[in-house]
Amino acid sequence: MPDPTADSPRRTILDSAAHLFARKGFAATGMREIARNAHVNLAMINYYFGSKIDILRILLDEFFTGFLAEAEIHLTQPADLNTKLTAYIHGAIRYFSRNIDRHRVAIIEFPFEIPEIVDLKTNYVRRLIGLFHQNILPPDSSRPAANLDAFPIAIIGPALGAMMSSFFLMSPIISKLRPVEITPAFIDWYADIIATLFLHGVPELLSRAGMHIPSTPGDPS
Amino acid sequence: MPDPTADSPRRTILDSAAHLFARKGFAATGMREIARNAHVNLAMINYYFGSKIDILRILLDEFFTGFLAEAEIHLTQPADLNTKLTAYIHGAIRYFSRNIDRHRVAIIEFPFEIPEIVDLKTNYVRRLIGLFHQNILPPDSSRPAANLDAFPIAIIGPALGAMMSSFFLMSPIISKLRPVEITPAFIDWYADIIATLFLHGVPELLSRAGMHIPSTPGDPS
DNA sequence: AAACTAGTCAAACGTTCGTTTAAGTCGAAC
DNA sequence: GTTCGACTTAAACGAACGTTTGACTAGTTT
Repeated sequence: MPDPTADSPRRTILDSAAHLFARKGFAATGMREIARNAHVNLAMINYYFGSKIDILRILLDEFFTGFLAEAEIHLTQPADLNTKLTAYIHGAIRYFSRNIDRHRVAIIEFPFEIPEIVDLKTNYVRRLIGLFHQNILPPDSSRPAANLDAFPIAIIGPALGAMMSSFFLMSPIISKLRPVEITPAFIDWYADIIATLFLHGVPELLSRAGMHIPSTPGDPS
Repeated sequence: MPDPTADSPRRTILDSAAHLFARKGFAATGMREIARNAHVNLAMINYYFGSKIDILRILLDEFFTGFLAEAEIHLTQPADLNTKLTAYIHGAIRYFSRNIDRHRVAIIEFPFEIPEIVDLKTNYVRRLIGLFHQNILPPDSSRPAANLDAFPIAIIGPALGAMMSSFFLMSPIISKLRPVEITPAFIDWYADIIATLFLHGVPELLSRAGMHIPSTPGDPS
């Protein structure tokens, strides 16, 4: 019987690759480096995975499959739209925080010129859009493409995704300017900000902080 | 006199490198490929730039310097905060659209492990935050770090940046799902959506499209 | 005319890349 | 006890990498 424990070479290699891909990028990470980091022999990687790009494909599949499952939980619950959207945002950001390396790889690693990877991502995005059409958007918006120009989900969807990912993607810079410790409490606080921003805009965040947007330039009160 | 025309090898090489870095990534792009694309001899690149990473540094410096100049124009104008923010968002997105390749390189190319590049980016972000503190945030917020936790610019800033960049970064996927032509009219339309989303939240976009957020699940009207 | 300079080039430097090969280990199956 | 298959290994493969060298051109300076 093969060994399915957490210390199996397969999983060790995948975790090691995710760690390195997230920090150096796919192209800049060498097979020997993955092997060294995972404490396995170089040839074992090709034995288990075939090729380097197969590792990337598996990491992406793992990440997006888990994300779609998480999204479906929150989007299909019987609740009003605001509740579903808030739950979706919180669930997504918690999922990112549980899979920081894979999230970074899945978002950043974006070789235009490897159509195979672009197609893989496109497919998952298509399924996510399907979830939104069935559970979030007004029922009449799922029919014709006409009012998709009026409510441009192809713009707002990526924008929301980018908002939710922003902290994780820019954390190397953010933590230099204002060091943060990624605790569950921080993640919830962060998700609250993103959800509020998406659902109510920045003035709501200002007023929560006891500030407001002055209507006259130079008038602080 | 050296030749400062647009066809100088320097500029040709930089444009070629930006084009390839944006599509394949810094690490996956070879010097020979840049040379071939720019129709110059391989050795000329090292003659003009010294090393590969120097090309990246120059591209990032060009992009961020231009971006800061653009941001300063809109943030320092005498107007109310809403106007300044809207102008900033439109200006930034127009700047991205004018420098698509360099924008992509500047945002995506993020080797954790090359501190030199991280420091370069951190410095420019610091200067951008300075612009906001001096021109946008309520005057009392520029003093103590206390209420920066109440109004977390370290979260909202990156989130806005990610929103503005989202279309350009994900365009390989977006254009597969819904082909778009990047015209000035489209850019303005896109910037309008992002500005509305940031300043008023998604319900405003829904109501503009003649939709609204139903408060009862399954109630479309 | 000679010396100098910036630019351009083909060729080669040493290193690292992803992958493959062929030999070997070891427990289970027969 | 032998055979088998899954696993592991050191070594090597050819190709591509970033960079350097040294010769050569052509325009300017002295």
